[in-house]
Amino acid sequence: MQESLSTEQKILEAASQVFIRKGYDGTRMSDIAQAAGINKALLHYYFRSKENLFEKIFFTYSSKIIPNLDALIENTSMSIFEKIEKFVCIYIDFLIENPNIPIFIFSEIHKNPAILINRIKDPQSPIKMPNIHHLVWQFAEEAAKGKIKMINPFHLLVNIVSMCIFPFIGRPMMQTVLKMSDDDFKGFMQYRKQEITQFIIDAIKI
Amino acid sequence: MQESLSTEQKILEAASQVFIRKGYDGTRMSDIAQAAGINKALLHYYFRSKENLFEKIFFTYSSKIIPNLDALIENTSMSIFEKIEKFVCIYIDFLIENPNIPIFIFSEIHKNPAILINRIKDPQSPIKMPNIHHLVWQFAEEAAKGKIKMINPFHLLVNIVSMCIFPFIGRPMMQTVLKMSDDDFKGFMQYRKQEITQFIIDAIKI
DNA sequence: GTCTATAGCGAGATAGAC
DNA sequence: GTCTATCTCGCTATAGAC
Repeated sequence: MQESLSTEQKILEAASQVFIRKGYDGTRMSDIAQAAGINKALLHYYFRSKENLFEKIFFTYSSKIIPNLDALIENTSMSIFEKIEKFVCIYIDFLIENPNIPIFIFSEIHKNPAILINRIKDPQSPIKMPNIHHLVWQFAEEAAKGKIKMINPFHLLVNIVSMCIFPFIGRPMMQTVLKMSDDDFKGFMQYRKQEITQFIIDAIKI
Repeated sequence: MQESLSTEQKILEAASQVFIRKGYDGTRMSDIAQAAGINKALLHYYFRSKENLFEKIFFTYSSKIIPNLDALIENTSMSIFEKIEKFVCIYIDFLIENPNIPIFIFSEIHKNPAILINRIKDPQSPIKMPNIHHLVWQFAEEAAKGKIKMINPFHLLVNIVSMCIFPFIGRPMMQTVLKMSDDDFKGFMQYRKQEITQFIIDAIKI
């Protein structure tokens, strides 16, 4: 924690770490205060309540779990294969840097789905669906041209996202059972970028 | 809750529902008591503490997340393609009946990895790895025969498991964003069994 | 075995000095 | 803005009657 950060920034930084690690229910305001190097009263001075502070953190990270890929998706000069390769690479690199965000976000949504419903109605919702129609359209077009197999585009999307995210959800179990260090896991995921890309291409090419 | 169940069974049934829905930290003993139709004191009479009751539930369900597939894996009369098809079918059918177990188990392990470490050292550990060596050997053999592509067997396993489990982790988000009912989601996963099987076969066949 | 009543503690939130 | 002290409530756990 750098001394130069504003108190508000120190709190947000500390709260992110603790909430992501322990979840909303498992987090104590005193843990956050300690991690930020201040005391409990100051948390309430800046953020009024635990719930309010949590929402700030949750909405920051829930917007990151669906990264902004509009530029990639709408690019007209890349083939479908290049787009898939780029997507896998960008997304896994992001998750290697932020490995605990997926389990945190999905777990909180599971415990309290309303937190999502409220925000989707909100016009300022940070949960933006990327321009899927454009992608679906491109899949259909390339299939019509005979360049890829006819495949349900939505299942294909779910397949790609699943293979990228799930290893991070199951990471603690995998590392424990297979005695992998954190560096082992990083290496596994680095290598996996090529592995997945090849797997998907083999699955859809004619 | 049937009147004919023993009190202990009623408690375990109620505790499963509440713990899986709310997690350890989010669960109150009074919620469980109410769901079981009894009062708090009786919970402690039967299970002594919240932690003790939780461990019973956790270890029951953590053993189910890696289903017993030894018979399938060790079957010598089935091709690799048939085994994959069977595996996907059995596993997704199980998850359709128990859609919230994965997020519950992975979330609790994330918050407290020690709960796993302690049990793996335990010889009576319910977390049994299936006989992966046999499967890896079969992959290598079929690849050598030229029946499937040379592919890293461990990544292939992770791919298969990811595509089966992840939709259940992301289910609340997917259902909310795409306005899917519970029945819509079930139908989606039923159809997905064939979709995934075909995808994997296309990816690995020569 | 099952209940009511309550002990005891921990956590979120606030008051008020500096 | 930042701190110490404290209020208040809710939760786990136990005591003890039936």
